[in-house]
Amino acid sequence: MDNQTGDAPEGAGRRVSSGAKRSVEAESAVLAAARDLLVEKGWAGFSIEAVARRASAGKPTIYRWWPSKADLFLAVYIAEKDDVVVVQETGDLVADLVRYTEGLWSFWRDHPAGAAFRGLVAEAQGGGAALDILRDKFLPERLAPVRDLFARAAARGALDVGPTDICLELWIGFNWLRLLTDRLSDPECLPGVIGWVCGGPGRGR
Amino acid sequence: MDNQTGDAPEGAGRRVSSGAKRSVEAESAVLAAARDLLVEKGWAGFSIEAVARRASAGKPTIYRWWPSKADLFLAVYIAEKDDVVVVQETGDLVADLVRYTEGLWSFWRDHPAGAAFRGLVAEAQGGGAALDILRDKFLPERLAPVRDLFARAAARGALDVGPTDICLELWIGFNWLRLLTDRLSDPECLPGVIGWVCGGPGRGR
Amino acid sequence: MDNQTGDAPEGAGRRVSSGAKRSVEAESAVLAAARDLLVEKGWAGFSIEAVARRASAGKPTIYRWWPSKADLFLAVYIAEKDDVVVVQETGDLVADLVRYTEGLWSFWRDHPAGAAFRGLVAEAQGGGAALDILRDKFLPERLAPVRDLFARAAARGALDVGPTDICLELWIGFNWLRLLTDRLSDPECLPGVIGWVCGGPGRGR
Amino acid sequence: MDNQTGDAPEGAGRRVSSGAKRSVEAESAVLAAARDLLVEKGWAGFSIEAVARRASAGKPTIYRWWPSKADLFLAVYIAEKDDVVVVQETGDLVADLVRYTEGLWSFWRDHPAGAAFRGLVAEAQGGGAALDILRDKFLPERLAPVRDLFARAAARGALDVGPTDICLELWIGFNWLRLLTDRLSDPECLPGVIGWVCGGPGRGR
DNA sequence: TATTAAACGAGACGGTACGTCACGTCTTTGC
DNA sequence: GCAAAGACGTGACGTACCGTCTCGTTTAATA
Repeated sequence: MDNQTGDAPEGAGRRVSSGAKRSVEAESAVLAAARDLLVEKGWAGFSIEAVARRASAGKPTIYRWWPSKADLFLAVYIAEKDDVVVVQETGDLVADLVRYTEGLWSFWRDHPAGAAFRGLVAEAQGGGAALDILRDKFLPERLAPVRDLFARAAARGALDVGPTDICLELWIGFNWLRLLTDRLSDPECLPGVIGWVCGGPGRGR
Repeated sequence: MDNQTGDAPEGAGRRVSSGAKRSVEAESAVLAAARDLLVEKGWAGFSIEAVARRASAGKPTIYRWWPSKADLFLAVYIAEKDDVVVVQETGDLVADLVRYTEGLWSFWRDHPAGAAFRGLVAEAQGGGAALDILRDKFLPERLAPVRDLFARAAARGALDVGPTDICLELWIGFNWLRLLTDRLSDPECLPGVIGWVCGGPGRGR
Repeated sequence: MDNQTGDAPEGAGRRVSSGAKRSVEAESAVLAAARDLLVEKGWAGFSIEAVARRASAGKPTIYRWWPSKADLFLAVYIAEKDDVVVVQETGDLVADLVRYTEGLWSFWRDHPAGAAFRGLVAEAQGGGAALDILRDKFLPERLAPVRDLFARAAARGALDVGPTDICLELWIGFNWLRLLTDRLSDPECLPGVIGWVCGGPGRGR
Repeated sequence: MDNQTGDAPEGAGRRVSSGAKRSVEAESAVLAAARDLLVEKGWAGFSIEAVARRASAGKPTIYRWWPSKADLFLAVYIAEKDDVVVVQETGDLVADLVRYTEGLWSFWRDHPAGAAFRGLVAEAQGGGAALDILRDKFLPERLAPVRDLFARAAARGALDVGPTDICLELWIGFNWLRLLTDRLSDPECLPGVIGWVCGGPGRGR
């Protein structure tokens, strides 16, 4: 009998209808509501209905500016993308990458970005624009720091230059797998895995 | 969740009777309808309601045996995949795994099950039962053949016994990554990647 | 529809075993469960499903002996009818009828029969067999004692013989009205009402 | 948990848009469908599902305006009440009441209202909101005209003021009894019965 | 005494209806 | 003329019973 998804907006900051111009408050209220819902309820709690309720916005207003769920979701994700993990490089490829990955996992766990990214992957499976964005824009962009890490390691001879892309894909695939199956809670496994990806103890360079 | 109307009669004089048996026709009709719907409409057209309609089955019958959409999907997936990806083992771990993976990719590409599986992953990001099924039931079950492959390789000394699970997760992570970003079209990359995963040229055994 | 029992090729033996006898335990368990459910949950909690569960009986067993919900109701009611109030006749029609009615009300209030009867009336509004049972079987049967009361009063000159049926219907109508609107809690009103029905103070005899 | 308006004291009125108005077509389509179903199928064929189907309305629309089956019944009944018989008062209580009752019976027989009312009584036996509506809202409202008839008769000395309520309950009880047992076909009995209720020949005034 | 048909418990079956939720479109009203 | 509020038809959700239908077991009358 309760309103479980997206509470009523209650007293405080009720916006009032702004009239004829596109309302900046409306836009940011919608984006904020969408982000908060993703944080609190995850992708399942992310519905246009709930966002409208939370933002005190009309559903048609949302549909007018973000014609599909994917559009709204992408807008939220893009608005959040400023935070990035940065790691001090020590020259030890495996150690650096382990620390970088630990940072990434905790970032995914603690920030809306984790839920948002899971949502993006989910949305992409519908086959629309989200897929293109995920593959052609998001992936290369997000991978750049790690690619550089590998590149510098290869440059100083710590890694064959050939398998760089293989390592990259194995590393990102493993991370996705863990994120998408909600198993980011044991970063102790990382040294072993990443050691293996990078060439492993007792295995060649 | 309780039995609110008319308690079960508990212990005492219970006579025993097996009751009616599960109807094989009903089960296969449901599975067939589910499969056909997946083929025709994809994950979006896959609803319990639609399956029941198509199978001329009652909804409760479906819920009795497949408590969630994910369960039903899993049953369809399993019934289909076992018919498809089977590999003759040669004793060469990398070669065997490459051929198994090629089979998996072509199955995902050519068969509705691929799209359907992407749907399941998307569904799981909502955090409900689909996630549990995906992680606790689907993954272990589907990985069994590959796990055995590794286990047998380790048994004959072709692989250290330690990193078996690491290899497994790297392998499945890579495959998911390719599936979810719709990049299953270049299986030529597989020997290189799988070689690296299994210990790579000039590494390990 | 099949005529599976008919066929008997005349002449020969065509003997049929009589099979097991109707189980007395089953019958009484079902009736007891039905009564208890009516007491505890009222008409709303009274479903064949729930009765079967409570009685540890199979649904077909119930349907075999009580083909409709109304039949089962009626059986419950009749099984309880031995408790029906019997009033010592004093010769004062109004006083006797008041005491009889008080007994009826408390019977309706305290016994499952009240709930059962309300359920039967409800069921009868669907227009099926329940209506026939209610009108043609239940009503005349239940009214017999009161009809006799009136008849004896008329016989001794305490009531015109003409309006007997009118009085009966007024009396039963009033009781139904009170029962169906759940207002059996003020039997103090009975002397006034019944006095009026029977001819009232300062009126008639 | 209340505070649904936010009330903001400060500025002017803090008025909020009222939103779209209730659709008159939807409302009347639902009521018409409900009435027709009652006429054609009776209480048994009356389900929210069927009404929605027939009215080409959504179930949520129905539940929005008529939260329970009882409410919808009541609405159907009330929507029909304009046809209710109005009787020219002659000053002869019995004759007036007989004519009023004849009108009521033919109204019950010929209009959906009869079936609707029977359904309401049935529903009320479940003990939910329908019972409260029937007893506290429907009964007093429907009885008002007859109560007035008695009151005016008492005022002009044609009836003792005391037994007014008794007469009322006898009258309504008798009518219910006839309706609920589907015996509205012999209105010739009415003069006798109502004469008796109002004081009978040779009794009272 | 052995056979056999019926009644039993259990419960699966195809269905209907329930009441809720979210979808995306539409209309009304106020700024 | 945009935006809020929100009603609308649609349709899936998961649950409760309906009444019918097998199942194997138990039981008692017949032969």
